Amino acid sequence: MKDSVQREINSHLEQLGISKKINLLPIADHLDFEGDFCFIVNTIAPKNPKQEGERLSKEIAALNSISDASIAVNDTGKNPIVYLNLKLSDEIKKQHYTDLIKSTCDNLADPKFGEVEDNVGKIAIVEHTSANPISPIHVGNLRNSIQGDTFARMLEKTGYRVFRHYLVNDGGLQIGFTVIGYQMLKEKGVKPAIKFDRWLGQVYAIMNLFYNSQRIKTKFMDKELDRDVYRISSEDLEKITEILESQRSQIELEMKVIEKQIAQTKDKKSLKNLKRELAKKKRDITKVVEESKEVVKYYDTSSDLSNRFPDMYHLLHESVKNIDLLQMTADYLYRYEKGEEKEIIDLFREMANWTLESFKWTLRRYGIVFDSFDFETDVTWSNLAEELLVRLSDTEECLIEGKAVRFRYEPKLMKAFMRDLGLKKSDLKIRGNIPDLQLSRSDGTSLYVMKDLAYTIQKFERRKADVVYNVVGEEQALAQFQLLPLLYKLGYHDYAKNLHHYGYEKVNLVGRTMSGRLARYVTSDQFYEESYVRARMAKRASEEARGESSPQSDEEYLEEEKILRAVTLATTRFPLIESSPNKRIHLDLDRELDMKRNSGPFVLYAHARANGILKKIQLKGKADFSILWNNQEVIQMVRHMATYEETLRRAVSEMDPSKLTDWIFKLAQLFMKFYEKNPIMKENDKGAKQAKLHLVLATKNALAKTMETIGIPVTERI
RNA sequence: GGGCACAUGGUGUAGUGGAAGCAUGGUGGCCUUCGGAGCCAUAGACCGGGGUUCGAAUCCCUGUGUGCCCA
Repeated sequence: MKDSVQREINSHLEQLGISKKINLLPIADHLDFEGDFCFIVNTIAPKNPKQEGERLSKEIAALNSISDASIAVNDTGKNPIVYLNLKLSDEIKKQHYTDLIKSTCDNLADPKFGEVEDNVGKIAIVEHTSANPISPIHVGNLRNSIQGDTFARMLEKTGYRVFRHYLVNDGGLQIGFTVIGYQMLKEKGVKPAIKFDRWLGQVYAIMNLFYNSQRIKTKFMDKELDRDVYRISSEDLEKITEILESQRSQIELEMKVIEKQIAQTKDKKSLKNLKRELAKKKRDITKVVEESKEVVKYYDTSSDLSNRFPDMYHLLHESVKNIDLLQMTADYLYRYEKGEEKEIIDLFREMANWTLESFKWTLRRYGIVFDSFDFETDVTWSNLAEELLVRLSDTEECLIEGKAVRFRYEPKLMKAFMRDLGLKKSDLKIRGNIPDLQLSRSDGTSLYVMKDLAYTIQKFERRKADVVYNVVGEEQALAQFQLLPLLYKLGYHDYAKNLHHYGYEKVNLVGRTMSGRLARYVTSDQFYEESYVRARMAKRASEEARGESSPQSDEEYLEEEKILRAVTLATTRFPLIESSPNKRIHLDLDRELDMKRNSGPFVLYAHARANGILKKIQLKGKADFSILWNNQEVIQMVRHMATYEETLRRAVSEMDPSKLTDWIFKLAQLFMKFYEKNPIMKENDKGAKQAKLHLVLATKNALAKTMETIGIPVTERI
């Protein structure tokens, strides 16, 4: 409709001797002006828009398809902006909207609604969650899981076959000392009396304390500290603080000397050197300050953990006394990485697998499952990282110092990279200077990035994937980006082009601090359970208000269980995807768990209402859509409905599920308004009644399908 | 030192160069209900300074604040 009117106006303007073309803009619903489209007169007459607008309004009002044309002036800026508002003739509108309502109803009521087939036959991998398997998945991790899972579901709706991968970090330092704690408890016959991940979270926190206490204390060994290296006593704290304090004043003295020199020096070169030195001293001071903060931190941690988990603390303390934990951790990690001793491998894998079982259980309740858990050590054992390192070492971008290899992102490389991949500068995530990347240590062992690179290539090859999305925190943006030119340099142009970093910002919990070190966090299990309980309270309260009885029979309980699960998923999943991923979330549990303030349950409620209508009134007989052509609520709804495919595509290409949640929420909202203003039962005209019912059916189906797409089941009742 | 984000009513957010939306809270209404977890009305906002443009919340430069990454 818009196109044909636009063509008509443009050709008329040409007859009037105006060669510039205009673009019609829709008039926003919130404006109370009665009209359909407008264009801005300034585009064709920037100098005298008011006069020209008045002249044109008469000319254009005479056109067949236009029933009215009038100008509106916005005078708030430097220059007035003149809008020419157009009202289309009723016949044209009636024809157009009748068709639109009918086709939209048909489209949305289709059982296959929600699917666009852009990527049929293609394969996508979404790697998400990948939390360290040493403590429970907390609410901070959960944003990753839910973003990743929702995005995977959206990719499926565009036709992709999607595989969900979890990268298991099973060889890091933290795993090293945790595994030792695990082994010691196992030898003593201790069995977890709580869910394994929570139990291991405590083991991790305590072993982390011991490890760091030893690390800190051995550094100050000659200073007559308490014999027990796994305990920082208050005397230790005092002594160490004193030492660090004197270090600090020493550096400050040195800084003053340099500052004096700077004041006296005029030579540019030595001035530059002095300033650099000064900056270095400043960094040294920050280091010392951080060190002393760390000592205090572990001193506090020690009393906190021994008070909260006295039994485990003492058991582990007794065991750890007999060993050198720093040494043993390094030893265990080395042996595991080598992958030759069955006993060590079994120990590490057993602990990881138990934790992953806990994670599976947790995430399953949120509707999240994985196709594959990929262990980092498997990548190590494949030796691909070493091969890649050798291949990269030969390139001109690599700077080799002994056995250490450094990769430099030179302008020449980046130009070739963009040219061969067909990228513009604005496509790059990092547009400024890219710092060098260390690929291997001075002893020749490859660094983490090489494993990451190897793993990326394995992902593409194993699944023959067309595209890979890594759901990883935004703080990793640089590291993720640095992989791309490496892939390019190795000749994997397609992989470099189709590896995407799906970034997201952190979650803060209002009023609670989360700390793995202290084994203090709101776990995803707690979040789910608290939501569930609140959902039940809300449901019981509303039943009471309506004078209904709570469930009596088994069937009724099962039915209620289904509803509560849907509501719980709505209250937990919705808030974590409803704002764009690059916004930090300050999650306020009281707010999110309050049904009235959370958009998720609102959508469920809208769906249940639509369902209620369809249960009461039969969909039967001929529908007359033409009666609804000037029904404001209907037109708003239908216009919104028609934007679904565009919205899904944008949500996928911009890696932002909130585009879709926004669409769903708006649809529910528009439906509620329609529902209030258009009583269906009391509708006298049979054709109109059926047409409205069709609209209700379309809404119900669209809500159900799109909620499914974001991982939330809907129910008939709520 | 370099880089990546973010900044919009009290609070949380949408916004694709074209008339600043939504939610929540505030205030005032609406239940002889196709399920009130709802609807209606109302007040309330683009971090500062430049630039590009007929027109900037949006693009460019710059400053400030917040979070983070690299060295």
